[in-house]
Amino acid sequence: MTKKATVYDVAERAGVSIATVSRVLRQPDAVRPVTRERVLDSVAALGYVPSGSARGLAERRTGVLGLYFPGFDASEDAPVLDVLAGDQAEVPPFTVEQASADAGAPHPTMLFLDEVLRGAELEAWKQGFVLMIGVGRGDPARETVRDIAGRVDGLMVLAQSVPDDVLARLAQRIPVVVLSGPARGDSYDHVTVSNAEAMSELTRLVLAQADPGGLAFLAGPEDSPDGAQRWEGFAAAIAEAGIAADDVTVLRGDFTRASGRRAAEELIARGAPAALVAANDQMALGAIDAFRSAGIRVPDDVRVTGFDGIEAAALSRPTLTTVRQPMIDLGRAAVQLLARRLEQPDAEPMTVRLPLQILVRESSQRPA
Amino acid sequence: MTKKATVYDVAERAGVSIATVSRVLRQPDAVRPVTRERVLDSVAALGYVPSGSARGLAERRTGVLGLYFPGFDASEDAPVLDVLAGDQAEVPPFTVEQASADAGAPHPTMLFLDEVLRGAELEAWKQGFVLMIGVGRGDPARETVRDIAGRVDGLMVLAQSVPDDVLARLAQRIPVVVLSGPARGDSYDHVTVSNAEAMSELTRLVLAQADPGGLAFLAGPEDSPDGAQRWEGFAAAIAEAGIAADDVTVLRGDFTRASGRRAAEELIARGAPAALVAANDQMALGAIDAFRSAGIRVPDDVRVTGFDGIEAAALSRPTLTTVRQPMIDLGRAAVQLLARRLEQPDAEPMTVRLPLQILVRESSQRPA
DNA sequence: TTGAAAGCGCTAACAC
DNA sequence: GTGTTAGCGCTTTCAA
Repeated sequence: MTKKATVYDVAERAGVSIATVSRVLRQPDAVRPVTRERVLDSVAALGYVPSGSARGLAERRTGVLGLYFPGFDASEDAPVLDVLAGDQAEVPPFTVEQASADAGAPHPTMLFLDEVLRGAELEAWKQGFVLMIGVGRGDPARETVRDIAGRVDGLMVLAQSVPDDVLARLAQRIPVVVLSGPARGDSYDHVTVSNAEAMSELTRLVLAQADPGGLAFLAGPEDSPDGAQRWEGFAAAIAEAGIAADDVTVLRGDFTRASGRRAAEELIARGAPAALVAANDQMALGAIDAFRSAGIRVPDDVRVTGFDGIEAAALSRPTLTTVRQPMIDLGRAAVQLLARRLEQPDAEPMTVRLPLQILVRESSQRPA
Repeated sequence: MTKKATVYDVAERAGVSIATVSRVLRQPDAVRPVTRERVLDSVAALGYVPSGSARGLAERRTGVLGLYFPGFDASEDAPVLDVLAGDQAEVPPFTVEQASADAGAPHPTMLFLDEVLRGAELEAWKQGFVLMIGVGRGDPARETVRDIAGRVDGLMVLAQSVPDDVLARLAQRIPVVVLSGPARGDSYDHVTVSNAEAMSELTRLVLAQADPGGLAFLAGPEDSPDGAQRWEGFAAAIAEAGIAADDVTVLRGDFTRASGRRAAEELIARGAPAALVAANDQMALGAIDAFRSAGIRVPDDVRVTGFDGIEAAALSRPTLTTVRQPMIDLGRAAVQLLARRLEQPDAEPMTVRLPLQILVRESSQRPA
């Protein structure tokens, strides 16, 4: 690593002024071909890479968009790893384990975010931006967010991942887009999905296949806005079908596979229903496990549906009927909203609602 | 969005100099408490967020690390999405599909990178850095990579994702760490895994379970360095076991599930082997499909192993014996190497070799 | 077509 | 403890 070359170095070596160097890089046509070549040679020879900071400062825009996520993987207390300590020669090339199926699977929300990120990245590229990501960890999420906010032209945050007051302050400085979560009447741009409507439709599909008398709903934790919306959608659908709320068994889980298993066991104890609508895939899969253990067949004896469209839902036996979030498009839409607001800072706040995809698979269909 | 506040605004409102404002933010103890409070009030009132560009320029370091990946998801020709065109009211809240199991699954390499990214993010946070990501797309990968290089203090790149000459030039400006891939004798820091050794060990395990006479290897595409290393590891193990190369059937696939299926069909035509060692999970799973279709049981009739540790391998029936990449740790190690070099620019280039995890599951074990 | 020079917003000596 | 001031490396008028 030689000393970093600057415009001055390039200019001197090419025998021109720094202004010309800058022009060659930003508006090549405004420079005479001979001069341009000379400058480019100099750039190559010196291994010159323009400083993003200087550019950002001078242009008053960085060309970077930020994406802020909450940390879901308990990463604060991840095992220590220190590749610099100790002797590399002592590291074994491999370890052997009799492995259970689900060792170290990532948190589902992480998988969700991975795809959102991919969509954002794609669109950012199309629009000529680079992406900076930050993950919230521990208390001072406030720190990280602001740290990022200072370096970007616009910021995307997952709903509820940033305290309202912090978000409000940041929005004072740069455009903010809120991802997913309920579209509140605030002043940010939003991109969301129609949780409730999709759950209503899914419920209708289930009702068309199941004996209404034996319907059960497995709700998420009380503090989950998504969970709440899904419940609302379900409730609306049964009301519409003329089913009394009392005729439906409602249990509450915490979105984990284990809680789904427990709920199913309780249902079995009460007499298994004809259909179980779960507020997410994990719980649905757990329930299917429990049903199977009890000798109850899915979908023959009980129809089951999930929500989210995680990969395991596609690979399970039976394959799980579910609703898939348009994750890639969530990310892309967020970037589009940001790009728009960067161009029109004073446009009305906008909420984009993306369609969900109901995936009808084996678990919800009564055999012919 | 009011006009962005600067140090000058904050200073003026607090009745101090800009130096004091800067101090309050960077070394609070060097400022008298009263003054400090006054400044902080001003900061809050104005919604002041320091400019990363200005800071980066003045400090001559950005506090950002870059991560550059090749684009694997054919994203260039992703379907058009334009949330700004057309009327939002016309967007349906959902769509319904009779869904096959594997609609729109992400490219396995993407899943790999997602986890590497997560590890890098975690470690970056621990070390007080922020992460910037860039994905190579289309021809001018050179563009993107340089774009990023100009904005970061250090850069991590996936092996082979950046042309050698470009990488060499960037390394002239900032520290570079190469992720995965063969550790060449070049001047970068590397973090890799022991592909060959792990494959040797896996092969030994298989040999302990299978009739050596009927061994088959399903290789990856010729141009894959990983594939090559895995082949070497396999070859070494059979040589060590005194098995003649001619006694092993070697087929070549392209890492896809379909190619695994085809290979298995060919094997079946020639008379199924006692064991099939595949160079990755996808092909192994495809092969299992084909065996099942032909009424050949795994692991009873044929033992099968994969490589990579993708999620589908854990969920398949039978569960697939495989080798899992330490993806999180790859990301973390890369950041650690970068942090080290930032502190000691002239230290010897270092290669960190991370252990692979051999996951012994159902597909490779002859029933008792 | 090219050069000179004024910032962009911040940090860090160095004075006071 | 606090203020003054000189850069950091680049873009961009404005002149020449």
